[in-house]
Amino acid sequence: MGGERTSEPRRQERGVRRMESLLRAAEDVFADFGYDRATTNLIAARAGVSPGTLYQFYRNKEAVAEALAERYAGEFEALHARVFREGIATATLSDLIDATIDPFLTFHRRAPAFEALFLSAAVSPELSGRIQFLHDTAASRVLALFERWTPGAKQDDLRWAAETAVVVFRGFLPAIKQATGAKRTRAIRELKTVLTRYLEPILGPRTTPTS
Amino acid sequence: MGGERTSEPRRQERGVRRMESLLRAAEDVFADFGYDRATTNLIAARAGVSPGTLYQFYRNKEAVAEALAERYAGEFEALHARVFREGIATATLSDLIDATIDPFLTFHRRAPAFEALFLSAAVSPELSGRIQFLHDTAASRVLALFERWTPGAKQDDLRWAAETAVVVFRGFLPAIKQATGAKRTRAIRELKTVLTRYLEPILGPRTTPTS
Amino acid sequence: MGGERTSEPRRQERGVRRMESLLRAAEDVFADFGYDRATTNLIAARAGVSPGTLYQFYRNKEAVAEALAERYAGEFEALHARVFREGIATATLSDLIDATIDPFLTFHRRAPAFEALFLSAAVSPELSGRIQFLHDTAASRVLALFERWTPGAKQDDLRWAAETAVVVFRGFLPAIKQATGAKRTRAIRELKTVLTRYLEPILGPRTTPTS
Amino acid sequence: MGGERTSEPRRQERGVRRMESLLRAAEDVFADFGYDRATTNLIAARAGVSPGTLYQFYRNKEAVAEALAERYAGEFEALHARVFREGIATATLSDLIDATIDPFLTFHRRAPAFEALFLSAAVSPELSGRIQFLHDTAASRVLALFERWTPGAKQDDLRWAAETAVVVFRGFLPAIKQATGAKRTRAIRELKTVLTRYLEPILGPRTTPTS
DNA sequence: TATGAATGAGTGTTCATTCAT
DNA sequence: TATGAATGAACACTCATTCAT
Repeated sequence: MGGERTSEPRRQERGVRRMESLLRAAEDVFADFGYDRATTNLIAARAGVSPGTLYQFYRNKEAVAEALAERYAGEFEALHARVFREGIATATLSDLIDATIDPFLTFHRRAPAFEALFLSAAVSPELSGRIQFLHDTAASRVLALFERWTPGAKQDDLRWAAETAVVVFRGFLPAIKQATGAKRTRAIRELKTVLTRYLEPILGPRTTPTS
Repeated sequence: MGGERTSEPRRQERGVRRMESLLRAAEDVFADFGYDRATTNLIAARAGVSPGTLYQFYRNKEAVAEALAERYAGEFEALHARVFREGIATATLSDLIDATIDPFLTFHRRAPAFEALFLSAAVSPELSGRIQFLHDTAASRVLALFERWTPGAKQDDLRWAAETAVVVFRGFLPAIKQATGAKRTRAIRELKTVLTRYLEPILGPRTTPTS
Repeated sequence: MGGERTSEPRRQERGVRRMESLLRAAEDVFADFGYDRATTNLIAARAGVSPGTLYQFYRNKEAVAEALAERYAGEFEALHARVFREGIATATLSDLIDATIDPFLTFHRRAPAFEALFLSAAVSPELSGRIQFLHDTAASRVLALFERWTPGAKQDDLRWAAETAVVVFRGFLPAIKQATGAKRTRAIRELKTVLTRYLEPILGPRTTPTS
Repeated sequence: MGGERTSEPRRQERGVRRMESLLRAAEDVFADFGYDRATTNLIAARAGVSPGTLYQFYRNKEAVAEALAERYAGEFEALHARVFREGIATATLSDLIDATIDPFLTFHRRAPAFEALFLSAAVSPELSGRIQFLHDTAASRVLALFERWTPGAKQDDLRWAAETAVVVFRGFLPAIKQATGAKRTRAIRELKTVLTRYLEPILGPRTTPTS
C-alpha cells in the first residue's frame, strides 16, 4: 500500500525530471539553431531520450517552445517583481538604471534561447501573443517605476519614455551578447549612457521616489 | 538591322525580367515567412512560374537570398553614399540626425525582406559575413560623419558613439516598422530624441562641419 | 529477467530485420535497374516500407549500395577463404579450375546486384575503390594458388597469368548469366576450356600442389 | 534560282555539321559520365548549342545515343568487312589473331563511348537489340572466318569457338583500356595468348584458308 | 512510461522535353 | 533554324509526428 502510494509521486517526479531535461535540451537547441532549424529529434537526443518520449510530455514542437517561453516568462516576471518592487531606493537616475539593467542582462545571459523564441515571430499566435505580452508587461512595469519616480509627469510622455527605454534595451541585447570582455563592458556602459541621457530630461536627475 | 539588334537582347531581356520578378516574389515571401519557412516553390509560384524556372536563374534557395541581399546591399551602399556625402550641411545636430535617419527609414520601408535576410544569421557564411560587413560599413560611415562634425574629439569615443548610434537605430526598427500613423511618428521622434540626447554631449549641439 | 533481456533486443531485432529486408529489396532493384535508375522510393516500396524508414537505417542511396557491396565483399571474401584454402587438393589442372570456378559461378548467381554495383564505376569513390580492391584480392589469391601449384615458375609470369585468369572469368560472367540450360553449361565449359588451355603451358597439366 | 538551289544544300550541310558536332559532344559526355548520368543539356552545351537545338535534330536523349550507336555500328561493320574479308591471308593462327585483334583494339580506342552505350543494358529495347545484333554479327563473322580457315570442322564447335573468342575479346577490353604503356602491351599479349591457345586445338596451328 | 521504428507529406533540386520568339 | 526560357514530373531526402511493443 505504502509502496503504491510512493510509486505514484515517484513517477511524477521522474516525469518532472524528464520535462526538465527536455526543456534544458530544447533551450540549448533553440539557442544554437533557432526555432525553425531546431528539430524535435535533436532535442530529444540531446535530452538523452527517444523522440516518442518528447511527445509524451509535449504535444508538439510548438508546445516545447511554449513551455520554455512560459518558464522564461515566469522567471522574467519574478525578476520584474524583484527589480521593480515598490521600495526601489536609489539616489540617482544612474543608480536606478544600474539597478534595473544589470539584473536583466544577467537574466538574458542565463536564458540563451530567449531571443531565439521571442524573435522568430512567425512561430505561433500563442508565442507571438506572449512576446507582445512580455514587452507590454515590461513597459508597464517601467512606466510604473517612472511614475513613482516622477509623480508629476505627463502620463503620455512617461508611457513613451518607458516604451522607448524597453526598445533601447532590447536593441542593445544582440550587441552586448555578442561582445565579450572590455567590449562588453563598454557596450553596457553605452547602453546606460543612452538611457541616462534620454531619461534625465524626463525624469529629472535625482528625484527621489515618493515611497 | 534594328530588328537583328533587338532580337538577340530580347531573350536576355526576358530572362532579366524573370529574375526581377523572381526577386520581387522572393522579397515578398522572405518578408512574410522568413528565410527558413520560405519555400522555393512558393517563391516560384508567387512569381507565376514553375519551380524549374527559378533554378534556371538561381542555383538554389540560398542564391536567391543572396541575390536579394546583394541588391539590398547595393541600394544600401548608394544610400550611404548619398546620405553621408562630404558636404552634408546641417546647422544643428538635430538636423543632422533628421537628415540621416529619415532616408534610412524610407529605405527600410521599401526593403521588406531586409530584416528577414539579415537577421536569420544561420543562413550562410556568405550572408552572415555580409550582415557584419553592412553593420561595419554603416558604423564607419557614421564615424566619418562624426569626425567631420567634431574634429577634435577622441577617436575611441567617436567610434563607440557611432557604433552605439547604429545599434540604437537598428534596435528601433522593429518597433517603428510595426507602428503606423501617429504611433509611428512618435516612435521616430523618440528615436531621434534618444540619439540627440546621447550624441549632444559628444558631438556638441551645433558644431559646424569643417568642410 | 529473461523478459527484460529479450525486450531490449527485440527492437533492435526489428531494426535488423528491416535493414535486411531493405537490403534484399535494394538487391532486387539494383539488379533490375542498375544503380542510377534505382530509386530509394522504389527500394523502400519493394521492402514494404515508406521512404522515411529507409533513411532511418541508411544515410542515403549511396549508403544502401555500400551496405550491399559490403555484404557482397564479405561473402566474396569468405568464399575466397574457402576456395583458395591451403590444402586445395586436386589431381589435375582441370579439376583445380572446376573447384575454383564453380563456387564463384554459384556466388554470382546468388548475388544478382553484384555486377550492377561493381560495374557502374561512377557511384562513389568508396565503391570504385572497393571494386579495385576486390579485383586485386582475387588476383592475388589466384596468384598464391598458382605459386603453390607451380613453385618454380617465374613470379611475373604467374602474376600475369593470375590477372588474366580473373579477367577471363569476369569477361565470361555476362554471357554465362544470360544463358540458361544447355547453353549455360556449354558456356561454362568453354570458359573452363579457355582457362585450361591458357594455364596448362604455365602451370603444367598435372603438377601436384606441394602442400 | 541558282542561289535558291545552293541555299538548300547549304542548310542541310549546316545541319549535318550540327548533328556531327552534337554527336561528337555526346560521345565525350557519354564516355565521361555514362548514359544515365549524361544530360542532354550538357551534350548541347559541349556542342556549343542550346538544348532546343539538340532536340531539333534528335527526338530525345535515347535518339542521340542511338545515332551514336548507329555510327559505331557502321564503323564496326566497315571494320568487319575490312578485317574479315575473303582473302585474309595469314600464315599462322597467331598472325590471324594479330590481324583481327589489332584493328578492333584501335577501333575501341577511337570509340570512347562504345562501352558506355553498349554496356548500360537498360537503356532501350532499340539499343539492347543493337548490342545483341553487334555481338551476333561479330560472332558470325568470326565463325565465317573460322569456317574458311578450317573447312572440315564441326559447325557447332566452330560456332562456340567464335562465340567464345568474342566473349574473351570483350572481356579483356576494360582491362586493356585502363592499362597504359608496357602493361597495356602485356595485357594485349595475354589476350592473344589466351585466344591462340584456346583456338589452336580447334582450328589447327597453321591451316591455310582455302581461298 | 520509454523506445525507436514507421509514417508520409513536403522540401529543395534536377533534367528531359517543349515552346515562344 | 536557333535560342534559351519554361515546364513539371520525378527524385533524394527530412522531420514532425504516430504507433507497436
